Amino acid sequence: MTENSAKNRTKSAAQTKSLNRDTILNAAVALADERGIDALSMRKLAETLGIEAMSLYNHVKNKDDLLDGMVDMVVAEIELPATNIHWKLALRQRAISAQEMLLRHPWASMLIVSRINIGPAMLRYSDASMGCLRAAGFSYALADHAINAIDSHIYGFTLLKSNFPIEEQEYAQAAEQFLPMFPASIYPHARGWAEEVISGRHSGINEFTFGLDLILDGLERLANGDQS
Amino acid sequence: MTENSAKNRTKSAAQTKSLNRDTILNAAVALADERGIDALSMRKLAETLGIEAMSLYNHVKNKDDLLDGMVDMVVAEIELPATNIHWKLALRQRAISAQEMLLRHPWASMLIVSRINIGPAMLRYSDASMGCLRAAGFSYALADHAINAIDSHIYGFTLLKSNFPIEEQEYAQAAEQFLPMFPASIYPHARGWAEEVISGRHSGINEFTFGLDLILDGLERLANGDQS
DNA sequence: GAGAATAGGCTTACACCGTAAGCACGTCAA
DNA sequence: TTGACGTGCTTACGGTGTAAGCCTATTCTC
Repeated sequence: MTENSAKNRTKSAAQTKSLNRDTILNAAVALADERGIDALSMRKLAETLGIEAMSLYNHVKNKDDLLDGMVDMVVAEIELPATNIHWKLALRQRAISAQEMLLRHPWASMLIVSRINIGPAMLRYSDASMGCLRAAGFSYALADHAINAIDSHIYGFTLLKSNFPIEEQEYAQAAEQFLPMFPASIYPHARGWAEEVISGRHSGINEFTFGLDLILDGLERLANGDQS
Repeated sequence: MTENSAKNRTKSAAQTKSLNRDTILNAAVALADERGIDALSMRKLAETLGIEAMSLYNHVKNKDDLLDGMVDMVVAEIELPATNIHWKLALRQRAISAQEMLLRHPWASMLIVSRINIGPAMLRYSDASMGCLRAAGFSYALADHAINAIDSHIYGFTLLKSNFPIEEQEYAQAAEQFLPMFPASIYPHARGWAEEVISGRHSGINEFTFGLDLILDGLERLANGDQS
């Protein structure tokens, strides 16, 4: 009895909070941000919302639908390319904004590349990028290739970076630890690299814009019809 | 009794086949290639080998160890950069070889970017790439950035391609199907792109070498000290 | 206002997962 | 001969996604 009324109160409280798809998606994103995508189970997510796992299924079709919703939610955080500036700068800013989002949500890159993403935010993002290059005179084919090259760099770079197990400020001391794994007789160049990092002559940090600018500069030359 | 002796026979047969780490890794790679990485469970893998799941643990520490072994096994398939040719061509061939391997084993990209890979094959691969650029006069820092940019493209491109749900020869008809999802009033450029593919003026296929050559050409300019 | 339909919680149950614990047995060294 | 070891096995546990169906508060229809 007492238990029952307690349950009812809980239920009422939950209802006043009006559980809905957006609340669930926000909680899922927060949980994945804080504890990693592996910790995101339907049961744990429900727990953070004070409900039971199966109740989630009234608002999302299944876990895949949940993940799709999460992806579109964070994709909406990406700045669209500006329309009033040169295409190269617009795409550069768009790429950096995307990369910043992916570092804020380290689980997102993997989800984006491993599923079909046709949520409204992703469509708008793709459409705006294509529009930016079309306005600059690119053919559909060249624009397609350009966007694919840039996106490959965005996802590849952030995946490598997000999953790298060592913090950037600890590279030097980590390299020192790993040095015994690189005998000069077998891996001379890996060893040389490690020694360079230990000495401080090379930070070991990779900049997103290094590869990005190689690609953008190359595209600009193509657009201008340079013979290289 | 009969059952028991049958069991013993099975066991003897299994023993004559001499289960070992390499046999297991080969079976795991084959299973992942044929049925996808999600179908690779310890139980299913054991079944294909005619043994019980727990027997695998005599040869691999745990599932992570199994995955690490699989990764290093397929990384060994990558051609190392040749030493007797220009660095640009050597790295180009290495990148193409890596991409071909990753398309043969579509599960591999995801594993490589999402775990620490310090198996012997991966170390040899990294060492050879660094050696190739060092021999060409690159500083450690520039070589590091160059390799990171190329690897980002390799993994990003293959991940996007492997997980794209439509076969290349079906792009045109698929675009026709998806056209209603792109109302011209909301997604004009995505719609234009789809119409271009439907018309056959653009295949919609993205070439790995497009982005790769942008990066390599850019690196060559950097190496030559061009002012752009 | 009465009764039906619906929405959105809930419990229970199932098949699958990775793997800890420990048993059974064949092989081999001392 | 005996004991240790290697390598198979069974059992069991806590986790997963989710199908099926129950319960009740709200909303719609007459």
